[in-house]
Amino acid sequence: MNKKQTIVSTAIQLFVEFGFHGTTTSKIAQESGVANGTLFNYFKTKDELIVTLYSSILQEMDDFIIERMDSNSISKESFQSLFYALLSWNLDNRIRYEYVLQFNHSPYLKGVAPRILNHQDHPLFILIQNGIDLVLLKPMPADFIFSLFNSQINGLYNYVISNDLTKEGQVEIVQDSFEMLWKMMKD
Amino acid sequence: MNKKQTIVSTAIQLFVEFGFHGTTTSKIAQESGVANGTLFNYFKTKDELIVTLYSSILQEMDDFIIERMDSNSISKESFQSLFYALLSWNLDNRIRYEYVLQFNHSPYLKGVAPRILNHQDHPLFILIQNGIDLVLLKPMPADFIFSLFNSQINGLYNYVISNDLTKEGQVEIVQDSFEMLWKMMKD
Amino acid sequence: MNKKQTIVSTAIQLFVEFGFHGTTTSKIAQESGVANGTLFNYFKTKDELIVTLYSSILQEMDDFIIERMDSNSISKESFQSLFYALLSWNLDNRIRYEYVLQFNHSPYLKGVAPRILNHQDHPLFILIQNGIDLVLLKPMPADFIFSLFNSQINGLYNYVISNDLTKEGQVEIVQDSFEMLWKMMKD
Amino acid sequence: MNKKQTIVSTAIQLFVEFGFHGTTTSKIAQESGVANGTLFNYFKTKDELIVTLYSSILQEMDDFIIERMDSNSISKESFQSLFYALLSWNLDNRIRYEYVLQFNHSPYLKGVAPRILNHQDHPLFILIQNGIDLVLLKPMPADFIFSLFNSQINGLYNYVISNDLTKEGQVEIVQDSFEMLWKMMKD
DNA sequence: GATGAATGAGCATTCATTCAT
DNA sequence: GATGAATGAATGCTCATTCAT
Repeated sequence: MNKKQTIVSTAIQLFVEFGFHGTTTSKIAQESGVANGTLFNYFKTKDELIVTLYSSILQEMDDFIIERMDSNSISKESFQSLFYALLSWNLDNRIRYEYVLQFNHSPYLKGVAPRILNHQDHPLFILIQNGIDLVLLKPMPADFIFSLFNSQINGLYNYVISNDLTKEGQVEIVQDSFEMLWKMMKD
Repeated sequence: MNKKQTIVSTAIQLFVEFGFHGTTTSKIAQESGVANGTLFNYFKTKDELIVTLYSSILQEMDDFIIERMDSNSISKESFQSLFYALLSWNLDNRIRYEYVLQFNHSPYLKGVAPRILNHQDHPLFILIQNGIDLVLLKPMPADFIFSLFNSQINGLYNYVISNDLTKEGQVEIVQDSFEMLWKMMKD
Repeated sequence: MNKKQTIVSTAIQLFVEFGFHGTTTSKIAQESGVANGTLFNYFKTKDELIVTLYSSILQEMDDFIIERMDSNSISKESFQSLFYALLSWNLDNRIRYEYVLQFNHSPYLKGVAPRILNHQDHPLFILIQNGIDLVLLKPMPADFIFSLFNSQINGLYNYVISNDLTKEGQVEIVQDSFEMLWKMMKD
Repeated sequence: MNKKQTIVSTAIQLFVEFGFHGTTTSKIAQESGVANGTLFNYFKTKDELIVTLYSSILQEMDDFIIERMDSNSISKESFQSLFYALLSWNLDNRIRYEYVLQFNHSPYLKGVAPRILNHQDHPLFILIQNGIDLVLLKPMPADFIFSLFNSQINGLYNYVISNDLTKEGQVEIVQDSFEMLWKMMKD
């Protein structure tokens, strides 16, 4: 792992643990085993670091999702596999996911180009829009379904990390959740 | 409005707009029309101010909810009125609600007594638990239903504030949302 | 004890325990059971309080000494009783004495009128000067003898308060000390 | 002289002239020709600076004394050279000595590790203890002799700095003082 | 690219002092 | 005289950022 990667990964961890303000650039440098100044060779400012981390995590998430999507057809299974993919990524990359949540509720959000935040291009949004058009889903605003879908994932995520579930228990609750969500969404 | 109240309400607004770190105590004092030192007559430290605001907003929310609850019976309508109450409070007190969200995703959360965060005593949680016991709701962990309920409200909140809805449109989507949630929860 | 006296006595104690800077006027007021502002009815500023305390303690010491002096004759016994008187006062009024020491080594000393500090009028200095003139003491500068005399008292004071002496032990060491001092001073 | 040394020496001067509280860290930095923050690169807090200065001055004094001691024999001359050494150091390093006096009478003293203050290991104390054991000195508590010895030096110091003495006058009074002290101490 | 000492603007907090009641 | 809420100048300390090596 080169210095930049080390800095990136250390920074994410520290930001999640101590917050943006609670994490000094010196702490990041120190924990990364590099000099104070080195960080600024890669990122012009602390703010740039914070925003860059956010964008790159979002990109990672999207790449992961797109890779897992079956773009040929559209059915309950399409939604299901997307549901699983999103949730898995969150659970398998908890620190990154919590970084995103923290960022979303911070003033840094305002500093992000709207293009990055625009969910009209998000694979899930497109899938939902298609589902509605094909009368597979309820005839409601795609934005709305999109919002509920994400909330359901978020709620499930919170439940899973707060409770000590067995492997089977976890699989079960995830399946049940999707079924409930589907019952809610489908036409 | 006395000085303390002015400080409290100014602080919430500024914190939501500029973040905890982006809001200096002098700015709060200045916008409140009091001297720097005055703030510290009411709150020992900036941190204490931040945490106190959080606790008192949570208290306000709870009071509002409890007041609106019909504790005599338990039925679909009980959940519905609670759903409306929660959502209305969030929408009618957007700044306060966003303060809570911001706080929940900040490192300050760790500094809060667990008692305050414990949702086992929350009116909604108790209602859900009873609903499950009375076989009104699906036989699933109350924690889980609680989490989904809140997520649904959160998702709906996000949708409503991001879209310019007519009064009727808003009422309709809220009703629909609850119906969807209910379909999902009910046994 | 009226409010002013309470403030004075509380202030001395606190200043000795926590230092001039470590003692706030509010603390003094609080410990005295009066309001913050009351202190300033009696003393225009904190500095004035500090200096006034110093002057008045010095006055008390002098009054005590003068009262104990046998002004009719001059002999070894004159010096001895003065020696005892000075030491007794220090030991019986430790807090006041330590206040004086602290003040003497602080920058406040510069703010005191030279008249107060002038030791040419001090009873002990006059006695020494007379002793030298009458060839009872060594023909050395009175300033010098004065300085040694005070240092001996100070050294003895330090020894006594740092060691747990019996009543008899204390009397003995004090007598011995004076004899040693006398051997040193006498012609 | 490097930055740290400059800060140290500037700080001592200012503290002696204006007191601990009367000397701000910015003033020290400014007079040292460095930035405010630089001071804190070398000393975590102002308090740490104050205490460190004290410890290091005490260390310097001790080193000076030890270097000047003739450890092979013990005689009147041993005490005499120590007496001269102590006094010389004080007079040649007046600012440092006054720093020590000021510190000793300040609340900072409480913050110093007792080990540093313990005089049982001080070269002078050991010499005195040996002198007593060898019946060279009066059979009195070593603590007591130690205290008187130091007081004599202190008294002499005060006299010397308050009076404009010629070189010869100063030498004479110092010799006389020691003879007086010796007459007092010797068995 | 890497370093880390130096920088200095900026902030939370303190506290002597005031003054309307 | 007594009160204590309000004041705001002053200070210790932090930390993102720079730059000479």
